[in-house]
Amino acid sequence: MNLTNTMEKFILHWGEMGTRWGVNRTVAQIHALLYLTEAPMDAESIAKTLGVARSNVSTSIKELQSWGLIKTVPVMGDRRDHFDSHKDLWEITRIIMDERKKREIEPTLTMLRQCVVESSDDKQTSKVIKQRIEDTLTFMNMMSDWYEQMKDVPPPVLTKLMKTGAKITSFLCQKKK
Amino acid sequence: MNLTNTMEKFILHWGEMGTRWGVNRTVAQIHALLYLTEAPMDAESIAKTLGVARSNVSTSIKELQSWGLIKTVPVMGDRRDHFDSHKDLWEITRIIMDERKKREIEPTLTMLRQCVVESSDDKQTSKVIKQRIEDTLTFMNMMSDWYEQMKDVPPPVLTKLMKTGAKITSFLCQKKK
DNA sequence: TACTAATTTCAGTAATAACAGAAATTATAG
DNA sequence: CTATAATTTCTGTTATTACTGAAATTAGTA
Repeated sequence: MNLTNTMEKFILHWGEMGTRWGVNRTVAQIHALLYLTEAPMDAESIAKTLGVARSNVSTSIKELQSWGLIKTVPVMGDRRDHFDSHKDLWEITRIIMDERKKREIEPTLTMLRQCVVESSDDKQTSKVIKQRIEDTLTFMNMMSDWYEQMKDVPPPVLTKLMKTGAKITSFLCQKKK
Repeated sequence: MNLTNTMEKFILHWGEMGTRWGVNRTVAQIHALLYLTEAPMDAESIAKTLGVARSNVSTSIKELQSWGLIKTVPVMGDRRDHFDSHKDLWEITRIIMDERKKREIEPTLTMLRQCVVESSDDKQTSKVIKQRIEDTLTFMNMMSDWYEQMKDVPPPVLTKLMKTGAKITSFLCQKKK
């Protein structure tokens, strides 16, 4: 596939952003490509389009699938796998947040709980530090619970909330102050 | 400084998490250490405590300062710099979000705007793809605006909103469905 | 001003992650 | 069942980043 200047710009930037978020360049570029294009693409043409090795595409595809960001689409009369990305940004955002929660937040909560338990009969760790760890656990639990409750609210409702709710909230807060 | 088992566990985990979020291990560990400890620490003892080179601490400290996550504290009768981290998790979260917005979201918005402008008189890029890029811009703008409006709401209000607002919202949504 | 402590910079090294290309495996068609 | 297409796995290479230790700089002290 031939990329237009605009597409190339988008894909290159997305790739760079990926590296800053713990995703490697190729993975992010493939995701950007499949997000933009209308028709599902096979691995070979993805490789050619992005100028990377076929094997690299294979690995990256697996990675994207493990995130649930792309899916395999069968194409009539073609035995090759074709891949397609979700197009809805709400859905993409939800998937990424869910996965990062599962991979990073949950293990951190587990670690914090362990710290709290283990430090209960621990004379060395100071009271203040124990408290700090407990506060961290409380804070992260709250954020986590909030996300769980909000993630299933339909996007249109969220949009409304964001556009009006925020203004009202901050207005109310200023009055109270 | 001597780390207790609990502290070590916390710091090591935080360091690993850092690597997944585009921050290197040492930087994240130093932040964790200064977050936990009560008294500000000088660079030398940070290096000894974490078992890394003094120069590495110097670099990492600069990085943390560029994020605004730690500050220098003068100690009477000691010419060495002492460092301390914010302890309030709301504040820490706000700082990190602000910085990531500035470093990653803003440049992405700029890129998207350029794409929209440049592709306006671009016959190659298909209508659908142009639209997709515009939608991405709209979505990210909305998220960005929402964050700007919420970030100054006082933490106690946010806590209340999270604990009650979320439940109400999701309840209302289910009824509507 | 000279001396010493503290910090930063820098160059080289080590560790890690990304990637290409070949080989092996799996799946499909005849 | 064989031949071939498609995909994956694996090994070695390259690129990138993290880090150390030494040297240079800065700042504070006598």
